[in-house]
Amino acid sequence: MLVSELAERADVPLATVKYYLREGLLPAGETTGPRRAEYDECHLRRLRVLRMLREVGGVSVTNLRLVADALDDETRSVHDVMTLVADVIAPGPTIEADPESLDVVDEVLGAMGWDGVRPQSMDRLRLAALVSLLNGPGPLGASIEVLTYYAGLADQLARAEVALVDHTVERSELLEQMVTGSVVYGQVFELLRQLGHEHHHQVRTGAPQPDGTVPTAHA
Amino acid sequence: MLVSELAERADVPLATVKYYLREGLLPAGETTGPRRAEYDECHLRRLRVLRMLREVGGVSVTNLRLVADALDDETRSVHDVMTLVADVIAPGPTIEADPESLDVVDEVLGAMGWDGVRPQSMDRLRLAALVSLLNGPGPLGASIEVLTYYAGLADQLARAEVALVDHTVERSELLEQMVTGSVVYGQVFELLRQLGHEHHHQVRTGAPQPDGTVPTAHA
DNA sequence: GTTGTAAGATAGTGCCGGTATCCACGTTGT
DNA sequence: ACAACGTGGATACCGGCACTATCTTACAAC
Repeated sequence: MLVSELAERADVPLATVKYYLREGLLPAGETTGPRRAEYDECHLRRLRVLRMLREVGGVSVTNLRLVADALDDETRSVHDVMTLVADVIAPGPTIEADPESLDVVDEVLGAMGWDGVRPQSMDRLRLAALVSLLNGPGPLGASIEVLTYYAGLADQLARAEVALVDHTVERSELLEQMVTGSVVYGQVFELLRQLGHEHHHQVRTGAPQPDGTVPTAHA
Repeated sequence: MLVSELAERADVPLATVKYYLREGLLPAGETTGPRRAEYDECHLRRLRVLRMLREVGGVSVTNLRLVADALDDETRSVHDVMTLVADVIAPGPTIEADPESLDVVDEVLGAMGWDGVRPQSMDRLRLAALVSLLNGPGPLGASIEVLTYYAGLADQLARAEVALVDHTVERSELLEQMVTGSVVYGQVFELLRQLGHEHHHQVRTGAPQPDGTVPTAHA
């Protein structure tokens, strides 16, 4: 297929596809002539993955390139690629965490038996940064207990998700499945959590009118 | 305290505080003279909340203003404010969802007994949009079963979080606690989920060398 | 009084994710 | 054969966003 068809099939503006090609996010098509290039299903799938990460996950174009490079590097193991992707799609900028919070995080990791986590994992560092934020001047705190409770639920979810992955398909397809699944199901869960808040908080603070209006009194 | 002190105490550049004042995110201080205004702890707490939402939650300044307005509107109930905030801090742009996906979502909500969710809840609509994305051309699908599994875990989390909130404090403090808690604990959970992936996926695909290197073979 | 700094307003900056335009040429319909 | 269209490829441009810098005026503390 030609670029324009690729763009149309992925429902992405042609100019954007060209931009992605320029930026090296998308491998160039097979040139069939001086002003002609052919793209295949691989490109289409890749493009869809990139758009998912960008639109749902909010991943920056710079980081998308890193992801694309990792996906294309056949010398990396699947797990290796996944850790790299996890580092790169982690929200927020790189921040440093104080050692005290890192200790808290490591204690939680230890309690869960999560010894497969790399010490340099971005998620570990970011979590520590959040913990120190929580334990800072604000009204909230992050105790080992509540963190471990959270980790327990996260463990169930992560287990289930890892088990759900179809490991029979080949590398590239598997990776695409895992990468997109990771970001979109992350958001699915977050939305469900918010919906849960909405329901349970409503139940707790007394039911509003059935027509959907809300009492004006405070709680 | 004066603006400069406010800025310093919240660890925010003075120029940014002025910007927030300009944008109406932060109520003006009490004017004690033509070129003098006094700020108090309320302003400081508000500023901290805003920075949390912005830096951790990635909430845009426009939406921050909506949040601030809702927090200041004393005629709104706590629950009312929280739903508004939930709508506004939901990630991604407003999108339309096809009725079919909405039905899927509603079925899940029904299965959970979450009848406290407003039909116009942003989260409900966004979730439907995600579901239609998942059931689109990509390799992933969103069955009622897995969504309900997710919702079950989300329910546990949401219950616990609602129960954890300290309902004895007064309105403004309560709201600040809930708003910030919602966004930062959301992220805490997401990070833990990713860490869980890292561990469980590593366990599943065979342990790499203990020195942290990874085998070069694919899985 | 002098000096330092506050408040308030206005204009400018840097980045990011595209978007638009242009060109030279191959493909295609007739 | 020939003209019109659309292609790959390159370069320049744009709009939004979150700040940031500067400038003016005036008061407060010494």
